[in-house]
Amino acid sequence: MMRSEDNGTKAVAAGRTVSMVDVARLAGVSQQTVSRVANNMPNVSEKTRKRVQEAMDQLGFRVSYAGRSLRDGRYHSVGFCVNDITEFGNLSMLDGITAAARDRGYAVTLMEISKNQNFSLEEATRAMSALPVDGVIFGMSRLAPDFEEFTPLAGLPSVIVSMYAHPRCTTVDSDQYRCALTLMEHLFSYGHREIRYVAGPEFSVDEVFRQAGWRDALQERGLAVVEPMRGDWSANSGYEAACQMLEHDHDFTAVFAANDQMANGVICALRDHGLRVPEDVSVVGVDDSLVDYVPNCQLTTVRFDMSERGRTAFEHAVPEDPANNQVVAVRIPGKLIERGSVARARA
Amino acid sequence: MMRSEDNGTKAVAAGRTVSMVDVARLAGVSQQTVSRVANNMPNVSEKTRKRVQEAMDQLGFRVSYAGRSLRDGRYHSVGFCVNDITEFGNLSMLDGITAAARDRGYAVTLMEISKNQNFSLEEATRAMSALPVDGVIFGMSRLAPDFEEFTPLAGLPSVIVSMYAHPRCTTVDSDQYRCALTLMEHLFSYGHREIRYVAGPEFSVDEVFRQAGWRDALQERGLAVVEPMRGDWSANSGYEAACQMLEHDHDFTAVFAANDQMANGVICALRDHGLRVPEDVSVVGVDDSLVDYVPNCQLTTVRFDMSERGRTAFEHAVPEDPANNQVVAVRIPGKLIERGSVARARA
DNA sequence: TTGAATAATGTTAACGTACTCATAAGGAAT
DNA sequence: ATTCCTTATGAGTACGTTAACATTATTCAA
Repeated sequence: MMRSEDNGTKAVAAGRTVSMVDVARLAGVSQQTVSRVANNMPNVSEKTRKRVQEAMDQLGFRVSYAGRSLRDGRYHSVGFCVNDITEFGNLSMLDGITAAARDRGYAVTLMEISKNQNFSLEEATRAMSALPVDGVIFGMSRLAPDFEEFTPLAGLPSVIVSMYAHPRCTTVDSDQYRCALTLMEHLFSYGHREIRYVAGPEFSVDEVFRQAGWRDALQERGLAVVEPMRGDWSANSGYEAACQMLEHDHDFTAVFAANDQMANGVICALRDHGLRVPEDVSVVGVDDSLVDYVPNCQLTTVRFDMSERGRTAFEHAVPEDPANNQVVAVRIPGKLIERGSVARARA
Repeated sequence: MMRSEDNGTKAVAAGRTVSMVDVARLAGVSQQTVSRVANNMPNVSEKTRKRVQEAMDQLGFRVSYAGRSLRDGRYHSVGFCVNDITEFGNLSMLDGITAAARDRGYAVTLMEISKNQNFSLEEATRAMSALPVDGVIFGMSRLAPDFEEFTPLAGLPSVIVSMYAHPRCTTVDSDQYRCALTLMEHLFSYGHREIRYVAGPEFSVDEVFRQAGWRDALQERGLAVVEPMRGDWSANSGYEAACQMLEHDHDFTAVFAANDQMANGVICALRDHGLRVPEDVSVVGVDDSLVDYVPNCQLTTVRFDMSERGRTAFEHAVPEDPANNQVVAVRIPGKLIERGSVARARA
């Protein structure tokens, strides 16, 4: 099929998109004037504006993202790089990022790399830098092997979602350590001294910091630290962990599960063993993820404002305020949600 | 700060990115040769390749997405447009899309528009067409007001996630209607005749089709259709619905909840009213979303292969096989997951 | 030693946009 | 009428890339 150049009113040949030059030819103006109309610039007469608008509609013109980006060096999009987008943390993060992006007229470019495996930040950076993004957020539920050596690419503002601070890169995270301390304080205030922990999977950074909070709180008070059972975040694994625990340990008055799903499993296991919650044993979790799934949810937990976490990460990855260009470590505190799963410790 | 042009080894001025020309100057080759190295083309001597590579590393070069896209007219990215990314359907969809995208070396460009409100497809198309995407998937949990009139933009392959077929646009969805029929068949086979439905929110298209399946199945057999209670997808709303139902209706032997979360609420409500599940009342749901949240999950449900749905949508939005350019309506069947919440109907 | 074939490298053009600057047209003030 | 300003429009350019084509260097056989 030949391109028809003879007549401006003819449709443009297949395979090429409609450019401003095509519109200009049809409207009988310069390409620059089309640009002005497309961007709602002033200094275009009404008559001309209308004519150009009609030509645009007739040809189905839309500005080329590539052309515009090449011209002004920015993409108006933020990158989000994750192992696995279905993980609770990444997902809730995504929600906040997209909300912040929408408010600023940005899109979100998402990339999932190497599911079920750690990724190196270097590899991730290389992949992301080939994408149309002005800044990047790395959502890392696992610790990157090259975390310490990593240096962000010049010209590509980067934010790592991580509890570990980084000397050369801004980090943002919900405060996984402090949330554990908060829960422990809460349990202490109800007289609990024998508090067990049900751990999440080893590879998870969140798990590491939640456990550290539990451990430090006990040790600071000189209380017994019983090595925890480990689950995989699922309710079933929490159930199993509690059952195993009960085989040889009946001294505890409270259980701190590393997330709500496992906490729910713990509660069910305790009840199946004839123990009442909270009268006999108190249980707490983290995330506040149960309410939509379990009716009349009674679990005391910590909720993180995910929207805020996403917004914060966004604002540092694509700073509007130049002050946000500096390397900082932002830790966003969670909020204790008191429900009915904590009572005074039995004597 | 002035740009320093005098010496190829000097770093490039701030504000400009490092281009192939910069690399070429430093390596003492043509810009085209840099391009060849960057793209791993053959016909470059080892010596040259190495020299160019070093220059690239030294300057921190990375190919410009804008330049490349402008040049070859494609973005290698697929757009995903949703009301609210946190909705179960959109989320599970996203998982499949990102997986498919990764396999083909594509990124996913996500855009959330007008949370909590219907969006018109025209508006959505306009927004998406300004983004770096080769094709678009519209994830619509609500029906667009201009669904019928809509015509996809030429040159922007579009896929709507919808149970309603469209004359000019490919639609892909899990078969929400058939899943209901499947569940009803299952209940019928266990001797159930009085089957109630707990509905999801009115605005949801999924709800409409699931309810239609329930209704048609009953009517086809001439069985009683008791107008359903309506929930909002949450477990609590399912609990409430079941409680209200039990105030004036004790004739049913089975409850079909529009999703698993509500089904869980229904089960709890029944038990709180002294009814056994499944001995007295059978309960089924849809989505298979409970397993991670509830230990020892016994709910019989229908599971959709979300990954497949995402893959299918992706393949039609960014067709590799030209045969997929045609307008089709793909409905992906769910799979019955039999657990312990269905038993023979009591006499 | 020449010629032909092959490999390596360079040159040019085009993709679509928006900035800068130049020009033209229209009024208003002198 | 001339000057000066304002407003509308156009011309030229640069952004970074790759395909197509053109050129030069190298190898090998006759």
